[in-house]
Amino acid sequence: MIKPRSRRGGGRPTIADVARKAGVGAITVSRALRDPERVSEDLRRQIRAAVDELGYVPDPNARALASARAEVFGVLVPSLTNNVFAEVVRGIYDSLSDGPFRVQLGNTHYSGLEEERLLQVFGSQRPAALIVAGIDQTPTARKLLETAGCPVVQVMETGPDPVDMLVGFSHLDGGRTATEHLIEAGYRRIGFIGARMDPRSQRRLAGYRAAMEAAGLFDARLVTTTPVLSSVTLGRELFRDALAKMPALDGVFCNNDDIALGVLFECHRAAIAVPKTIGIVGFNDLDMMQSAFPSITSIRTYRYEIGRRSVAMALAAIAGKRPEQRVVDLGFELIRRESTAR
Amino acid sequence: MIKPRSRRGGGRPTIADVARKAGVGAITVSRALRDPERVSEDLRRQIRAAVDELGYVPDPNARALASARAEVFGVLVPSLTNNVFAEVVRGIYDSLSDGPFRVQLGNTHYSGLEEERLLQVFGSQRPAALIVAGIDQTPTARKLLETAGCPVVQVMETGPDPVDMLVGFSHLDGGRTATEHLIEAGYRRIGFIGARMDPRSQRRLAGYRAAMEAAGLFDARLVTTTPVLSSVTLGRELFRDALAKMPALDGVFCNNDDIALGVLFECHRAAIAVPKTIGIVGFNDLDMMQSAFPSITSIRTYRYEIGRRSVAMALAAIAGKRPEQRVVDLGFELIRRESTAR
DNA sequence: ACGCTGGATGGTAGCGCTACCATGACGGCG
DNA sequence: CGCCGTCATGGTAGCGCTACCATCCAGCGT
Repeated sequence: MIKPRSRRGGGRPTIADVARKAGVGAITVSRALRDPERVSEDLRRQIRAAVDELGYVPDPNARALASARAEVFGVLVPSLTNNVFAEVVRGIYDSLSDGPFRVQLGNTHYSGLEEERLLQVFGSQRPAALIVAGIDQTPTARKLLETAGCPVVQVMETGPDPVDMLVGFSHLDGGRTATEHLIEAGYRRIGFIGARMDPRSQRRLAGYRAAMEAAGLFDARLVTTTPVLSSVTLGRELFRDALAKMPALDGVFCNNDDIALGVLFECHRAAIAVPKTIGIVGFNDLDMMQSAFPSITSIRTYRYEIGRRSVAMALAAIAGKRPEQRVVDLGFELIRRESTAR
Repeated sequence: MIKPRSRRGGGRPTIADVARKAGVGAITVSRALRDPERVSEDLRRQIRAAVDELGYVPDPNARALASARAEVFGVLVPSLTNNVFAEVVRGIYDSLSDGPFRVQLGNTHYSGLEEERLLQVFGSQRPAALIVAGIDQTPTARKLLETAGCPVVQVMETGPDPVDMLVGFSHLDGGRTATEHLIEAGYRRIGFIGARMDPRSQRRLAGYRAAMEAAGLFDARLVTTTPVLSSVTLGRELFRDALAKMPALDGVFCNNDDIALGVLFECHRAAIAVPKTIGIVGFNDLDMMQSAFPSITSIRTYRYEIGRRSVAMALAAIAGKRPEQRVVDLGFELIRRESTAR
């Protein structure tokens, strides 16, 4: 008589089925799958054959329960559609796709409270590692990260006091570099246009301000910001506002490339010459910046690489080889293009 | 003597701890959490107090193991950075964020094999539902979907033979509508420019071809495609290729908005008048289309809504109320703008 | 008064896997 | 030649939760 399958299991083969078919103990199958070195060549072959024949796939839930550790990377980003985070997430997925780890992605919508809630949820799964965007967690969120009992990588920024590990670059320096470039190119009444003023944008603004003050050019009326989510259309609107406030504007540093593109389009529409009358600098250097007409100067950042590196560091920590360099600054690069070539 | 915590558990409170503190059975705690209706008001209050005091969070792995069902939606998309899928994913996340369900996102990189592998991995978790992009699964992948034992929603397209449920629109009709619009606007030598020619782009091309042939305008030299991933820069290059092949081109239907933007920029750079000399139509109607100069005609699609609707249908099926309408066509809309206003 | 029904509650036995420890075989060593 | 470390393998006992069934207690009809 065929062994009746459990009422719940639905008939999928279990490790015990594999063990029976291979004529070994269940624990040996478990070892052969997780740590083949510790099982003799012979048994390994038999077990592999049984696995293939039965189509056995380990149940990650049972595994997580028994080992008190889920093979999951928790990833928290403030936006799913913002290309910048999408690139980081892609880097994370690509780095993890050939290993045992799954990705659990959470969207905080730029909300600290939502971040806390998601950390709570993620923590309940005992993830193998946590990767979170930014360094401005609420005190509660920070405590959750510290007590998560797994490697934590904060990404997108550098900062003095990481929870554990950190991969990013300095938004303040990026903002300063962009602004200094405009100043060097001969622009003087340089505006800052920023949407969705998250902490990173705030630091870009701080960099802009530092450069402007150093050159004796700062004026509060040059700054135009909004908390509204960024978009090309919003860039156009903000630029119109900025011009209305300050008609003599001769340059703009935009907190991201969407805004910069909106500014460019509005210049076309209003027949404002770029770079002659207005210089434009974006941030992140999305592909379209190089193809725009005129092409747009931008600060190139390494989002995909941030994702890759954060995973590499977390994996090293999981393997017990906590990297000696816990803070990695991937830097940025000013890409000079036509939009500031006066 | 304090009960020694298990060697593995790490000291987090369990359902037994809550039960002891509340003075009830563990199973009653379980019920109070999952199905409060079935527990008396009194006990519910006691249990909630114990939960709050201990900071108890259920272990999803144990739950999944015991109930043979994980509270996970498996979501498979071909790209994480393509804005189109990012919008669908955002709709899914937003619809699921206030329930018990987690999202398990997989990136197939437009590969059928990778899709099969991911379905295998996802299936091992016994997900509550699966949402997959497209209707062109390999036979193996389709079998995996059919035997997954959970609701399945295919998204992004309509088609005659869904695995289970379907939410999307007709790419063929979209391509035809876009092309007919160009013809009606008076364009005659209308090119098709397409990158990353996935099945959906193929169908847009088929729609283009149908419209062109119906008007007696089709010519194979009008079609320029590449399997390379889409980008604005690629749009410029393909448009240059198309012009070289067919200098008399007077319109282009692009398989997406990135390509259309690249075409627009190249026109600017080559001083080709839009819409006078060349008409341009994109696909998806990203925000930047309305802000471009000139603004670009496009086929508006409802990606976010596709995500929302797919979740709603899956949730209904999970609740036992399988919707009577298993195929939902969300349609599209031609948005006429300056780029075709001749 | 008695069984009977239905709703609330609890006990028991797993879900599929792995941590921990035991066992047994083997070979090197004094 | 027996002792002991080392290695491969296996048995047992859970991990934290829920399915299933048992129990108990009203409230009801007869």
